[in-house]
Amino acid sequence: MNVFAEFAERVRAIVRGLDLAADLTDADLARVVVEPPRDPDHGDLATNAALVLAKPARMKPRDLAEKIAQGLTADGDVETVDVAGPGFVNVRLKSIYWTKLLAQILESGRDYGRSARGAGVKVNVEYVSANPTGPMHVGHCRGAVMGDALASLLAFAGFDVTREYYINDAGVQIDVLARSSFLRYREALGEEIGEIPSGLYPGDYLIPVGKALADAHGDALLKMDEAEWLPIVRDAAIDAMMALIRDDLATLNVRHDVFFSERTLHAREGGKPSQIDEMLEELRGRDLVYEGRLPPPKGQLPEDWEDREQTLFRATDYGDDIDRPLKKSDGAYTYFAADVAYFRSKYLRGFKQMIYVLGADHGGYVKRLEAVGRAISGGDAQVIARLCQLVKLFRGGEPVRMSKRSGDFITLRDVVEEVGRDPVRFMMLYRKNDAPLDFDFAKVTEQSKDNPVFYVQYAHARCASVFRQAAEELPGLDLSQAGLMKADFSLLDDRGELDLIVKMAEWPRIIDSAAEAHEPHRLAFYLYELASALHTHWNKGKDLPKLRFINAEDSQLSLSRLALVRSIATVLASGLSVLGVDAPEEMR
RNA sequence: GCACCCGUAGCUCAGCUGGAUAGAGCGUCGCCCUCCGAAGGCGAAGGCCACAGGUUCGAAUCCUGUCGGGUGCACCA
Repeated sequence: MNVFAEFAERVRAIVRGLDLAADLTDADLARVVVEPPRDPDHGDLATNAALVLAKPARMKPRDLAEKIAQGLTADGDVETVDVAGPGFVNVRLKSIYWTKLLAQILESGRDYGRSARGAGVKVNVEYVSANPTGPMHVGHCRGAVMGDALASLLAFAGFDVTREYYINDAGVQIDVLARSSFLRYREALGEEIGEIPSGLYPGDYLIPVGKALADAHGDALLKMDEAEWLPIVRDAAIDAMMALIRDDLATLNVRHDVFFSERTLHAREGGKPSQIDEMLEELRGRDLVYEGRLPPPKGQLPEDWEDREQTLFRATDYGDDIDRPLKKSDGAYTYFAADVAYFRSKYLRGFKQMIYVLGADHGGYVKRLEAVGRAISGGDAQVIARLCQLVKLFRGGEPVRMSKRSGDFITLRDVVEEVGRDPVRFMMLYRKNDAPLDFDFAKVTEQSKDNPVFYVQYAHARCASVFRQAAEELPGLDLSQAGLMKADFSLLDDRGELDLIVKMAEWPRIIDSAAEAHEPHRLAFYLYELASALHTHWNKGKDLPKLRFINAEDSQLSLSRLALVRSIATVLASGLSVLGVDAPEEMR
């Protein structure tokens, strides 16, 4: 039901039917694109076919364009065709084609735009993956929303999506968390703990963890050695932090299917090798691991740099800048080793695309991840990393300062509670992920045209309002789905009305291209444009009452226009739902 | 020093994977608002797409170099 894809096929069929001097390959034909023309006055559709095929066909672009134009003229859905510029073929479709499309959109409802492009390919989208040592802070918002929306988008585009969170619960910072919690435990038992020592987490959020430990264990843990209580406290603390994080994410409507624990990669249950052990053995078997020395880093040399023999993965064989250590100086596995094993786990679970939504500060990590992907899967699975740039916070134009030292950083929850979930989500997506983003607390809650969140949601509410109005003014009309389907769509002959349908025709195309580029922001921009088109048409009705959706003298015309309004509302709601943003019925 | 990302209107940003006269919002200027929802509407001005080369029918988009901004750079997470 992608109009552009459909006509691209028709154009290819026309070209195949031409008696050309030279044969065209499928690769040539694949370059044929049908898209909306830059200037709507040029028509509804434009194709570059003559331009891309001129050379392989050994023809002049304009001559080939003329032949293609002739073929298109014979198409029953085509109103006019003309050749323009260097050889573009512009097509204007009959309005009946568009009104038929409207009927299809109406019938598909929320499934309109859903695509089979993904063909059920298994995709793993990993996002957030914040350390479980405290609540989410505002810096996590963007990655969380981006990952969540990207996952929804890919699912809508026909991929088999798993949303995953990697819990970094194996490092030393987890022991710090455990010791910090133990302190709070002693506090809960009545001990005066005074100032939290530096090196431990000072946040109040560990107080309940201490209380829970006291409730569960009494003073039993006090009598143990650290080696004994540490695992107990650690498990409790991690569970508590993950519960906290899940709650935080829930306020943003962000969810995951799988929470994958790094510790499970290290675990050697019953004396069996761990998943990292297995990974290392596999890589050794393929001669991808060696003992060797690394050149010292260029530029400023770290103070504690020591030249020593290390266990290294041949990352340079797969495009990385340097071979990467798998073991630390104390013999334990590096974080990177766990990451290799983690990728391997994803691969063994059958995923073909591993998407990593990361903060921009992890940019240096991408090459080694891609190297891991190629090495482990042999090219069978693909690493796709998307980096999210920094978010700068403003309040009424003034930058919001955050002092990390005092620990009073702004949490994700703070932001959501202040401005609401929808503005946070929409604004995080109303920017390309690799562009920095300014987030102004005052602007995103403003109820005006200047605020894109409001503008798009208002468009949906306005549609709903029209229906409320219609029910009052034309009580006899059947406004149900079935009733609207019976409307005479051919009554929609105003150019503005057709333009709205043409705009909706782009939706499936936007879904496919956004999914392919892994760029959910394209949906946000499209929704803004669709909202804008609706508002514009609405405003014409102010000057020209005959264009208004509801016309008390002509219930049949009203019905067909209401069908148009309903389908616009549906596309808006559908798009917003992929982005995880509500589509309100009213905004009074 | 090296790697990655970015550089588009006064400001904040799009630009559909190489197409036509480069778009939107804000700001500025002009006109309009007793009318289905004016928490507005219509219009105008505003550009060497950082710079210099290259690739080709055609480049903001791809390649090389320069300049400017951001991020990262053994073992840590």
